[in-house]
Amino acid sequence: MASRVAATVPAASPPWLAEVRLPQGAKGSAVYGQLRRLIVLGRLPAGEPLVELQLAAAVGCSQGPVREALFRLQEDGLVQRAGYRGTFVSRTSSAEAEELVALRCRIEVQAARRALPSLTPSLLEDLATQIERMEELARHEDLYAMTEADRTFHLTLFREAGLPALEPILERCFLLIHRHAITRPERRRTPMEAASRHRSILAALRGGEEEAVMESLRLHICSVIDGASPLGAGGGPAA
Amino acid sequence: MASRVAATVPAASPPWLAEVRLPQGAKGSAVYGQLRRLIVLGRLPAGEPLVELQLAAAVGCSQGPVREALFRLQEDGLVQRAGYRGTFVSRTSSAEAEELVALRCRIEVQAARRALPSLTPSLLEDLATQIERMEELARHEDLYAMTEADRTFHLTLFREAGLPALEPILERCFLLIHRHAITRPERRRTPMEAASRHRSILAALRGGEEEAVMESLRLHICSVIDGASPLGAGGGPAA
DNA sequence: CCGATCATCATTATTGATAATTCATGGAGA
DNA sequence: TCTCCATGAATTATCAATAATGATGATCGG
Repeated sequence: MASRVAATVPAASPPWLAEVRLPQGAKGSAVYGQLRRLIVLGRLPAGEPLVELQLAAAVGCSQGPVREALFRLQEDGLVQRAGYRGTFVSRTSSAEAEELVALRCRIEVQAARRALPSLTPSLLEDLATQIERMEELARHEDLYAMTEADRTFHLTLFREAGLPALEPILERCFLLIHRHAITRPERRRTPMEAASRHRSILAALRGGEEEAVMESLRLHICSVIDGASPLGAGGGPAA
Repeated sequence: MASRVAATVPAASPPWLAEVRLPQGAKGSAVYGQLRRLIVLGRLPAGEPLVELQLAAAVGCSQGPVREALFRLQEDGLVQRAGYRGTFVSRTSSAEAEELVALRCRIEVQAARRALPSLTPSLLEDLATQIERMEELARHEDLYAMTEADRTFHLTLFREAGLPALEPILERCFLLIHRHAITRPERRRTPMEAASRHRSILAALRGGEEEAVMESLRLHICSVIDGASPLGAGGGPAA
């Protein structure tokens, strides 16, 4: 966005200009982001009721944006809305989490294969930068920011495949998997371990060998949840 | 101010606008259903702009429900909303359709495996009834109603698996696949053929053999799209 | 003639107020 | 005591109107 502003304002473009624009008019997305964060982190327990007007008062906006945010959360699978009865934080199950991991694995591995021929050095550099950012966040133990950085990394690679219709599905998988991993941290890996897995993916991408890329992705994705097997037992159309 | 509304509605009303008129009652979901139908059937071509106030005027409700419907359509991947710039019918690609078929296959096959132990005779009868309904619709050549009946059939089976978090993903796959199949009917099977495939699924379910069930599901699902071979050309996580 | 600046317009985003729906509670009657 | 119905509170759903935003084309200075 900054580039387009710079294009339309060729005159001065003072550096402070970017900071002037604050959350004006983005109330809806802000509410959505905050609620999503609280749910993924487990601060809002499953079954918790979310009242539209109550949230609106708390946030300082009207019912409309809150309503919109709750709707998006429902599409994410994080809340359930029941007619005129109310909105509640949804419940999770390990079985679903495992299946979601398998789906995510399938989507990302296929996307990586499609993206492999069109990878550019600049993209690889971009990915490397994101890994560094992730490690930085890992040092600060900012769990939620890490999940976002992780999502960004994987989405950056995924987008190269040119399958935009699958992106919302993948995002959904990210959200629910991360939520499950955070709220049930039975034997989770350390954040730094996760970052190192990304490095091996990047190395495989640099190498350019299809099999190595797919295998590193599989390993990394399945490592998020304990129960998920790397083989994706009995799944796809592949006989 | 009616004059202001009239001023904002372009004089050139698209030909499909008359079809969004709906009976009465629950406006919000009705608008969503109508628009979804028109898009899946291809009456609304890709790239077509959808203006909230224009739709509201055509349907006879306010902007809110229409807005909500457009949001749901975006989550379904049928439209794209761009900031303050407008809403447009999304575009499809065969590559995405093939990948969606693979995903759907994976989800349903896994779900069927989970559901197999808990199948009841009444559920099987229910499925049989739905097949008959589908054949009835096939005789009337009501394509969209058939897609809905097909969805109902598969969802009925899927729900037995007890993986509610995956249901929206599956619905998404249904919608986009059906849309692609209808709007690009290059070498589609006849509706009756599709119904017979369901019969073979039901027979396999009655038999209770896991492999037979999974295989019949695979065949049926992959037959929806031409490009998707049962072998998973460019397909499965299995290399 | 070309590019930057500005006004205009179509459109979405938000607001405040009102209607519709559901659920629980309490009281009347058998 | 138990059942059933009215009633009220709580909540979502809808509406009409206003504000904010980004694109488009006109205007003005080089």
